[in-house]
Amino acid sequence: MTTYDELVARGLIAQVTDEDEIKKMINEGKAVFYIGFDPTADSLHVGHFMALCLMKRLQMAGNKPIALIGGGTAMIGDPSGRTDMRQMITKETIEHNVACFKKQISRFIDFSEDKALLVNNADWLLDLNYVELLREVGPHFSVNRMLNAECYKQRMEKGLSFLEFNYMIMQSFDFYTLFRKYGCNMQFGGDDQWSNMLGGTRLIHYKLGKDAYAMTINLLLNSEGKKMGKTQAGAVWLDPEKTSPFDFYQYWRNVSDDDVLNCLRMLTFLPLEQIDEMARWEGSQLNQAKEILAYELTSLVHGKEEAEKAQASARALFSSGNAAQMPEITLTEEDFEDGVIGILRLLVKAGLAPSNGEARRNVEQGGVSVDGEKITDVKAVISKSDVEGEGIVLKRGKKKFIKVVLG
RNA sequence: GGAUGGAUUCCCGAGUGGCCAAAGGGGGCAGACUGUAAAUCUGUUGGCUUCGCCUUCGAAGGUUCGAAUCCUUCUCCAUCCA
Repeated sequence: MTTYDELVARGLIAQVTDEDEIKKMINEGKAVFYIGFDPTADSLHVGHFMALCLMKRLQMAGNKPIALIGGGTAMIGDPSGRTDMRQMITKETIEHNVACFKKQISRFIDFSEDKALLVNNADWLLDLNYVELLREVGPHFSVNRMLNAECYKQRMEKGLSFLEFNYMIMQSFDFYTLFRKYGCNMQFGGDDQWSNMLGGTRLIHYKLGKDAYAMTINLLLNSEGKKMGKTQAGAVWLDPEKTSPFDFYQYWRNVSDDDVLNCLRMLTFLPLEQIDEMARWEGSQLNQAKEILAYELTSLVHGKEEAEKAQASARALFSSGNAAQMPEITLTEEDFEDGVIGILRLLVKAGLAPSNGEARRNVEQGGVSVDGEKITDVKAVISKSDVEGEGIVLKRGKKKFIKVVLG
């Protein structure tokens, strides 16, 4: 199976500008392509991960990837796929984020021996001269056409600022710059980037009379059509400090039946035959597929060791309700009053409940237990001697556990 | 710059002087059922030292015994005109 066919079979490809040409180039390993990542947070998330996987797949096929960090475009803010304006980020924050992104990207992509490039568009965007830029690229952008682009259309009702309106031009300018500097002739990205990417190919065509190509990958959506990789608490981050390997594992362990196979195809490097095999599994057997998915992804992102740890704790936790590897909280002397701590306070302290009231509700509704014993009284207390030694396992709901020990 | 409409809790959205911590829906959380899934059903959903108290309806002032609701100024947004 060719590289391109595999991408299709995995359901990754959404739109392409010239299928025959793109197919030929990436199958022969001749493409120089770029994918942009705007540093709007201090860690990459699952959406980025998909793009990185694509990058890796293509790199393995001999193509040359350019990872572009949008230190310049993050100053503008991409309006695509948003219903409201992004909050402006300060320069300092962006710089910090750029550093974080660089670190994480280097873990996935091999940059040795010129096999890949890492660039930052702040290097050329920040020094642009307004009037010069307008004269250089302005004539090639039709406002009418831009306003018709899907990404702006969505914003016509809620309002679109001139700042954001220019995002497409910046991204197009990136492609144009990379084309000239590095012979980069393809751009890949999420499907919401389609119009921005087309802007670039068009600009290259007008300015240089050359052909450049664009391809988008499907966004990772669940069966309800919502973007995956988000929880109530926010995004699922790749940074272990922001989303622990255990939580990361659990996120994938808990995807719904309808989404497992899709995730396996789109996010893992498991052979397609093996995944097709799992497609025949039914009912509770699918649980195994989820375990495989969770393990594979945790392993890719955090390494084999962490993946095994996460898997072991999850198994132990859900079968026996106890595990060595489990999030832990250490209490100190000051946390106790007369040698005891109230259950509500403990829940908040342990981060299992955001507020006292929430903790109270959880107890009242029978969702809290200590070492397997349901707590029914909101005035219940835990004494210091209970916590000493092995510590206790505090549980809220079905899936939130934490071990409480004495420091 | 002008005219008009608008800003309500996590989101959408009702409320136009006391019965308002604020209808309804979505989402979230907990419980039941299950397979750590989905669907369904039940409860719950501002904070706290919880029979009570405190803070919240864009911001700041004011009227009033009493304001999300009335008045003044300001900020922001949308639509139409320039």
